[in-house]
Amino acid sequence: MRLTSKGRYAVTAMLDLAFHSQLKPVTLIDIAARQTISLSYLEQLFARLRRANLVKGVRGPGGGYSLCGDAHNISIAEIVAAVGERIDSTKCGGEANCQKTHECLTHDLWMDLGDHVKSYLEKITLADLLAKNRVQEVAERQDQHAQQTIEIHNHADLMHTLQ
Amino acid sequence: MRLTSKGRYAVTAMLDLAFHSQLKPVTLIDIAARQTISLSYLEQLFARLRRANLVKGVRGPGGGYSLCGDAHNISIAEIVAAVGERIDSTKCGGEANCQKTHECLTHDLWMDLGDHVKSYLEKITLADLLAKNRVQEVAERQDQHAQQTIEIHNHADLMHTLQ
DNA sequence: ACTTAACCCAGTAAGTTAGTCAACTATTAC
DNA sequence: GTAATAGTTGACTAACTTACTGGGTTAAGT
Repeated sequence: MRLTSKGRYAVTAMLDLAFHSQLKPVTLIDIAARQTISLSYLEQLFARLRRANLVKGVRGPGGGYSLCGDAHNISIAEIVAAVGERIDSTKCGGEANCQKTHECLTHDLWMDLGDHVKSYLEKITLADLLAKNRVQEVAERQDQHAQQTIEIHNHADLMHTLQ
Repeated sequence: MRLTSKGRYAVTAMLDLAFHSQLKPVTLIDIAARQTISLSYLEQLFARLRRANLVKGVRGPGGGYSLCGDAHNISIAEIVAAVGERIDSTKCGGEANCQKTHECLTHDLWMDLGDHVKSYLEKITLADLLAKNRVQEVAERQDQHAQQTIEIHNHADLMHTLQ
């Protein structure tokens, strides 16, 4: 089992998408700024998410990414799997050949743990997370902060053109 | 969350110990042979297990390792924690400062997942695993195979001294 | 003394993570 | 048509971890 920043970034970005892409596509630049994730790294993750048919990209001005389908139908397990994070903890990957031809002493333990975690993450959808108060609060805080950043940025641009 | 061979080896070795160290200490050489784990790597893991007071070592001939206390009181979570595997999946380690001063969008999700897995592993003890039929079967198979290996080894030694 | 086996420490090849950089393509707006 | 936007692709890399090897020291039994 290996659940690192890769999966965390992917789920966070997808949740940001679910929150902001109701009306129009969201650019990775915006997501990167709001969630403080490297843009280039996000691009790599979204390449995988696109291949897994979880998001669709729209090119050109006004483009960006939107969810493929409804937030109710996208589970955390799917997102995590799409970017290649292994939930399984066995050595053999479920093949039961962890000790040469046979299973190892703890094979069943790790199988059970893997199943447990998998079903836990399968039961949680993006819509479930979106419905939580805490998530709404954090998202709104991030929007405000991002708005401020844009204003500072515009101000800097203005000062620059005036000089 | 990161559950790799390190934790798997540690739990497997501890289970082997629980199975074999009823009468006298078990050497790491035996465990390494039965569970096909590198001896030197096992030594490193047992250094940590010893520091965590999960096993005690006895030096000299007839020495080896035994469990500290009863198998009913040693949980998988303790073993995994002793060798330094993080069950937590958050960026911040529970500090809720994943995004500079505040929590990130998915902080609660990873906290809940971590708690879930932790309590799952806390509820399973070495004695629980030992009671399972499958575990008994695998352990007995390993004992037979190890016995064969010793016989082959002795035979080779005999042939060597005869020459 | 000699053997056994725990104990300790330094080093290391291979793999992964998280990231950068650079180029290319499709789409829209002017 | 041309510039700007934004997705798409691929090569490359510093830092880190894992799993492992090897060499040595110390304590205990025979």
